[in-house]
Amino acid sequence: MRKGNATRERILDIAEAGVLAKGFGATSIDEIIAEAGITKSGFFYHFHDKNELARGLLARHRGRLGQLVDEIFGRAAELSDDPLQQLLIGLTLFAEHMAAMPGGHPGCLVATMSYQDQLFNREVRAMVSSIVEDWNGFFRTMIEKIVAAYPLREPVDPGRIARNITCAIDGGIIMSKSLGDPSVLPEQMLMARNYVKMLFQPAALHAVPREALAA
Amino acid sequence: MRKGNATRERILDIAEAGVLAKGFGATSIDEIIAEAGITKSGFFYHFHDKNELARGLLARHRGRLGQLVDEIFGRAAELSDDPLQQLLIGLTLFAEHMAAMPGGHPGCLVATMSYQDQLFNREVRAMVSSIVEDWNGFFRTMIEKIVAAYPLREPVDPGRIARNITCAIDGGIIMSKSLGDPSVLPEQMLMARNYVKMLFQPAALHAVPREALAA
DNA sequence: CCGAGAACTGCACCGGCGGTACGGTTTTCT
DNA sequence: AGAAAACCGTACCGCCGGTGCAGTTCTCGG
Repeated sequence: MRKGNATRERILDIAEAGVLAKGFGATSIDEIIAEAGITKSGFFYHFHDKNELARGLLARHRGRLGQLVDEIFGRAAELSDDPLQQLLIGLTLFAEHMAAMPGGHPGCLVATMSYQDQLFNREVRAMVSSIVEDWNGFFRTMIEKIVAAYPLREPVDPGRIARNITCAIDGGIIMSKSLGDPSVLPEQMLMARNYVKMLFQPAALHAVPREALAA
Repeated sequence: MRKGNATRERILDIAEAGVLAKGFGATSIDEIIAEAGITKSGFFYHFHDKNELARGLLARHRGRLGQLVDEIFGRAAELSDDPLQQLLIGLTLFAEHMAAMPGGHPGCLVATMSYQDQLFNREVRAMVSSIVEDWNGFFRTMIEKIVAAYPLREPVDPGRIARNITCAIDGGIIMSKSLGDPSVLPEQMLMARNYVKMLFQPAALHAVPREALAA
C-alpha cells in the first residue's frame, strides 16, 4: 500500500522527465519500466493505460505549479497592497523563477500535451483545457480587481488580457523550445507584464510627446 | 514525371489534413496511402521516410503562408505609407483572415510540429526553427522601421516585440486548440497589435489621467 | 512508335510500440 | 495468520515505421 504509492510516484517521476525531454509519444512504457526496475504488469497495475498515466502527470503538475504560483503571488501580495502592483510583481518573480532554472525551464506539461492531444482520450483533453481555463481564470480575477481600481487606457476585455498572459507563457515555452533558447520564456512573460503595465498605468505620466523628443 | 508530382502533392494534401486534424504522430503512413490509393512502396518512392514528409509539408506550408503574408502586408502597404500603420493594418487583416476561416483556422503546421519535435530528426527541427526565425525577422524588420520613425514609450528591444507577436500567434493557436475556441487566435493577434500600438502611439494624446475620469 | 527512365506494385519481413490475458508470487497491513 | 495489495513472468495481439527487391506500368522525348 505505502510501497504502491512510492512505486507510482517513481513511475510518474520517470515519465515526467521523459515527457518533458522528449514528448509524451516518444516516452515509451518499456523505457519507463526499465528505468523504474519493474515489469510491464507492474506498470499496468498502477495505470490501466497511457491515458491514465497522462492524467496522473497532469494532476501532479497542476498541484505543484499551483503551489508555486500561490507562493509567488502570495509573496507579491506581501510586497504590495495594490492589485496592479501585485500582478506586476508576481509576473516579475515568475519570470525570474523561470530564468533561474538551471539549463532553462523544464517546459510545461500542459503546453506539451496540448499539442499532442490526438494521443489522448476525452478525459485527458478535458483535463488539459480545464487547467488552461484555471490559468485564465486566475489572471482574470487579478485583472478584474485592477480594472475596479484603475482606468483602462484602451477598452479591452479583462478575459482577453488574462488569455494574453497565458498565451505569452505558452507561446514563450513553445518558442524557447523551437529556437533552443530558454531566455525567450522569461522575456515574453515580462512582455506580458509590460503590456498590463501600459494598459493600466496613467500614461500621461510617462509618455513623451514626439515634439518634446525632437526638441 | 508530371504524374509523379501530382501524386506527391496528393500525398502532401492528405498528410497535411491529417496532421492538422490529429497531429503528426497520429497520422500514419498506412492511412495516407489508403486514402491516396497507392501502396507503401509508392509512398516511400516519393518520401524516403516520415521526416522527409514533414519537410515537404513544412516547405509547402512556408511557401503558402509566406504568400498570404505578402498579400496581406502588401495590401497594408497600399493602404498606408506609415510603417506603424502598415503593421497595425496588416495585423488586423491577418486576424480577420484567421477569424473568417470556416470552422476556425486550420492550425499551424509549424506550431504543431514544434511540440512534436521529438518525432523528427535534426533537419526537420532546423527547418521548424528557421521558419520561426523568419517570422521573428519579418516582424523585427517592420518594427525597426517604426522605431526609426516613432519614439518608444518604453525601452523595449525590437526583437522582443517581434517575438511577442510571433508568440501571440503561436500561443493563440495552441489556446484555440486547447479550449476548442477558434476565436482566441484572432483575438490574441489583435492583442499583439494593440500592444504595438500602445508602445508607439503618442500616449498623451489618448491617455486620460485618473483625476479627469473621477471628475 | 520505341526505348529509357520515372512511377509505381506486390510481397515478405523486421523491431518497437501500446495493450491484453492470466496464473503465480511476494509484500504489507491488520 | 490471513486477506488484500503489489507486483512478476510469459506469451500473445495488431498497428506502426521502415527495408529490400523484383517486377510492372506509365509517360515523354527523340
